[in-house]
Amino acid sequence: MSQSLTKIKKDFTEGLSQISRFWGFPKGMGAIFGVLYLSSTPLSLDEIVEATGLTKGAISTEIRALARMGLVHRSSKLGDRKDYYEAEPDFYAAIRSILKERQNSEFDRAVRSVKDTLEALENNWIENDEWNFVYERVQALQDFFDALDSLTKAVVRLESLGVTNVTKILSILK
Amino acid sequence: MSQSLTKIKKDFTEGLSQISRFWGFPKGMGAIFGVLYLSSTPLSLDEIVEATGLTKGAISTEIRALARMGLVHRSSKLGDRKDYYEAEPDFYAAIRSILKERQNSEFDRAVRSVKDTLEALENNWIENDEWNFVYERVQALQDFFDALDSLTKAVVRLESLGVTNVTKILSILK
DNA sequence: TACTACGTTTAGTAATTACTAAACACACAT
DNA sequence: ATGTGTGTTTAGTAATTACTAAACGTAGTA
Repeated sequence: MSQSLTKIKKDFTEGLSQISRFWGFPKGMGAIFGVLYLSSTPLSLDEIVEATGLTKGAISTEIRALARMGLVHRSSKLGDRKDYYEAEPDFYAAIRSILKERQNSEFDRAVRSVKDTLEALENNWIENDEWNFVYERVQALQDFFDALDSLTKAVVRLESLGVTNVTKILSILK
Repeated sequence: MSQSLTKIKKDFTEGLSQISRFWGFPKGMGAIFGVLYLSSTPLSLDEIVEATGLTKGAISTEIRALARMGLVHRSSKLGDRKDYYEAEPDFYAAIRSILKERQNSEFDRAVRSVKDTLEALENNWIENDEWNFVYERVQALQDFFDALDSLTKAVVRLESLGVTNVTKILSILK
């Protein structure tokens, strides 16, 4: 049994849609990225409409999110009003970019609230077992987040997060 | 201005709810964990109802998910029919546990679909530029997933992922 | 100036997900 | 057996999120 390339591509993008959903992104996002990732040339908005079955509007907003994360790049050809989009082929670069994005978003705000809790505890201190317990716990969470934060910052700083570094890390974890 | 401990706890759990949502989990899940995390004694289902404002049903199902991820532990007292729940205080242990959980779920299925694409391409091979291009791209994604997979497997295997290992990793990434 | 070809925004709808309330099942005590 | 106190399941509802269709804005063209 022989499958056409379009069929194979379709299956692939469906898979990416599921992966996208799994990580908490809209499934359309995965589909859009999939289409671009398998295209050897940059695609226009209309071509993506054609390939995914989504509408211009949806693609317009989601592709902007993808661009912000550094997963796709927008370009334009001279003498052509259309924008063209292509996928970032280097996933390690993409990861760094996503982490960078996440740092200045909701997450930071939420993490800050842990810090706030800690301060509230300090400012209203009452010496008893429960306060000690709660303080200790919140402090532990704070430490954990700090470690996570240094880790992501380090990864973001890295120009060369790639297979080599990953294998280095693996050797430590051995 | 002085805040009561209950107020502080409430703010804290709200923060955790947001963090929970950010990572794609129901916000109630974060709230439940937060309440347990700040309690020095294991709590019964009804006590969690009281503290979170959710219903028994919701908590019953979500706490099962939390337990599966290793974020809370269930216990029971002799001569007491109630179950009691407490939070896992070691976040590194929790991470390992979550990763382990994720391995056997949706994600694996999705990742497998990339492998399937690769095989479909090999079985229907036509030598031309586009097939070469597509094959190369899918292969690159596969490699990336493989690296990710080894990484999580390594972390899961580790009994001692903790601050020390994390700082070791940080030193590599320097 | 008006027309055209595009991307964006908006207002509404469909689909999904989180939750509630209440029925249920089970274990234990009487 | 019957009743009582548990956690669980289920069926329905509320809230959220993803998407559509169509109006809009804008830059280039005649």
